[in-house]
Amino acid sequence: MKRGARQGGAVSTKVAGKPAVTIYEIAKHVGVSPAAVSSTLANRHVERRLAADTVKRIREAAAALGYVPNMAGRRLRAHKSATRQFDLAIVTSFEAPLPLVGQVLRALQNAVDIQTDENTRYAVSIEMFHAGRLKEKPALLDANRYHGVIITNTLPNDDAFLGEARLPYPVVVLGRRNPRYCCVLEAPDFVGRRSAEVLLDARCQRLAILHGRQLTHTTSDRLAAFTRVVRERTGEDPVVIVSSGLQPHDGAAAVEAYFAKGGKLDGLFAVNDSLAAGAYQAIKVSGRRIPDDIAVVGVGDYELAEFLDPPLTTVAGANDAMVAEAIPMLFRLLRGESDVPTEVLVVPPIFLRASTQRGK
Amino acid sequence: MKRGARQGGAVSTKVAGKPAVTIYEIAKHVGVSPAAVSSTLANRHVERRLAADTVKRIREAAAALGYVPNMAGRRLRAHKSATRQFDLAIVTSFEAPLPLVGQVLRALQNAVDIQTDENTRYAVSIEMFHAGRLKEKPALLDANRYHGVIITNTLPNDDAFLGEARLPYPVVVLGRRNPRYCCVLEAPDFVGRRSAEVLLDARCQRLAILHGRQLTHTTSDRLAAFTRVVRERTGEDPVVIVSSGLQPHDGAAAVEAYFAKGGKLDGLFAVNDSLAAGAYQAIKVSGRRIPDDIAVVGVGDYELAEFLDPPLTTVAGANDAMVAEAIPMLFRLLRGESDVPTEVLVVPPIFLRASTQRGK
DNA sequence: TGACCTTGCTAAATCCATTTAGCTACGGTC
DNA sequence: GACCGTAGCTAAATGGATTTAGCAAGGTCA
Repeated sequence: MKRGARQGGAVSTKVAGKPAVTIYEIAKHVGVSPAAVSSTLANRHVERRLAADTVKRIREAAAALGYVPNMAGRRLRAHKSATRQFDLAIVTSFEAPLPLVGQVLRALQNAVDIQTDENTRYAVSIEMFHAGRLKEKPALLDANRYHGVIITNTLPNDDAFLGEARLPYPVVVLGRRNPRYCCVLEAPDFVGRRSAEVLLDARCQRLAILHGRQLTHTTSDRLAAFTRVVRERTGEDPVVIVSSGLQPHDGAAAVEAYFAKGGKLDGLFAVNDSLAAGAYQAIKVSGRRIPDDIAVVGVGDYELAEFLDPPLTTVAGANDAMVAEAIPMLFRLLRGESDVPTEVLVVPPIFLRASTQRGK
Repeated sequence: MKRGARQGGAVSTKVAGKPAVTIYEIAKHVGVSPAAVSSTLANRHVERRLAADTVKRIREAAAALGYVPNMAGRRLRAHKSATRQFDLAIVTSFEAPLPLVGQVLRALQNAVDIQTDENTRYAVSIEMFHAGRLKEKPALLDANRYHGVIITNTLPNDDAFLGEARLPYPVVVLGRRNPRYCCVLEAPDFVGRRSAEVLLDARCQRLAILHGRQLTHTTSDRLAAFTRVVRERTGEDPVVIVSSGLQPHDGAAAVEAYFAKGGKLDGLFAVNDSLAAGAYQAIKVSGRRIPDDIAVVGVGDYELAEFLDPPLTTVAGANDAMVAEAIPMLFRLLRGESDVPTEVLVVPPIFLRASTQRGK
């Protein structure tokens, strides 16, 4: 009765390397024609007048042999020649903040819904990889899965893989520059620079930046620009607080640890909103007030930013805008247009909220 | 230069009803064999020693005719007969809270990663529908797309459609009961009852429930049980506050409107965490304190619940547990096991946090 | 002149499932 | 005995792309 006891077992129990079971094999096994097997497995046995006993034997053989239908074969046959089917995918890392992925997914689904008609159909998939290990997804190199993909949340490792690999279908890369593909990214420096400016304008003196251990192209750009501007304007480098992950509790733990060892700060830039939410908690628990003791800037990738207490000032959150650029771009590539720009820069909006509004 | 001007245009410019362009058509057009076209389009023209001029003509014809490769054909041919490919999908509504979808997606991807080996491959798709309009996705009835799906976030309309339609592949339904399929759901009544109890134990007297206009099976169960328990224990019905959507700002607007017309309450149950976050804001803006003036219970479907101020008490959030049940179930169905339970009830955990901890 | 190579291309088999047209055997009717 | 109907099944074509084996024409070398 142990629930989930079979969780780890593979679906198929066949021995490695054995050719997959097809309806022909089942047919041979039972002693009927493939037509009979097909009819049975498609639940057409009644109208095709197959004997009940035959149906039963076919079903048993299919189960016994571990038959797995080949969808490619089915679809090829079922294909109406007047419809074009496009298979699209969003390729993203597991570790990515969900809202980002969700935005892309919803926007793509919307675009696809609009374009779907009786002659054109779309399917949208998600391909997830573990951050930095995109190359362990060799299936991406197959030309037989997708008509086009949007790739996002890659780490430098992954970018390198993409640069060498040259995927055999249209690709739009979101959030980083890659010379081999069409890219949509934040205007470089903007987020880091403006975050620094917002905090400095609030007359913060000891600035800190909070980021996760793994830096994507985007977050490392934010880090660099922030650091540069702070150095220029204050003569000092900002404190760098590194969290082990990107979840709120990671941010909370990192800031708490910083306080614990006597660290000081009065202005914090968190490279994404989950971390900012965690930082909020650590700051409050330590008895400090936001924004009077510590002003905080986040990144607008979380719809809840506005509902934190106090509402979080966000710079960036250009994701909406990036997605809005990326999706038409993908369709243009699919259409085979030749004048698709290879790089689009998006300037993120800024929302000034209470977390940086300090009484003079 | 207007960007996105072509956003609405279909990818293919062909006239409706024309059969799709195949490599045979291109071949005829150019005056070569399909083999030459295939080689060119697969970028194998060098090793196949095609003349540069031929390649160029083929490429031009393909572009001119608007060729869209048929992935079913490609995959059928490319198929290694020793590998079994499983195509799985998560079917969910657009309107669903993203974290729920993300949980299912990640858990499924994890399961799939474990099971992937050289003989077994998986693809995970997302199919989105507009809440209540699942029947507008007739492709779900095709037997040629998925080996199995997990369906979640349906409205009663959608459940009715599913009940009649009988999808031709294994299905696990998440969060509601449907006699035709295997279902995993919250233990009925539990969430509504426990939320009421938590608030009543905090000595709240005027209870309210906040939910979106559209009730899913799950949320209407929560509403009903909450109402019943409140009525039993206080002799009065709880106030029902209805928000137009499920986003935080919808919750904020609804609660604000309730206050505006003089409404009172000292205990609030929000049927999901986004709404609770919005309610927090409206409550604070109105000058009331949480939990002393108003205690709040949410639903643990948002990782940020713990990081709201004050941390939000959550009942439910059984999603993790439901997903943990549903996924092995799907694999058992795929394997053709016959003793798969048709209904699994999950008892959600409860996290008591500051939002219901009232100084006596 | 013949053996051999290279270039540039094609014919045909193949992947798997589905469906249409049609066959056989049997029973019943007139 | 001719004819029809039906139950129960099969042969073969089909969908689109890829690849292997191999052909034809022209050149090189001895």
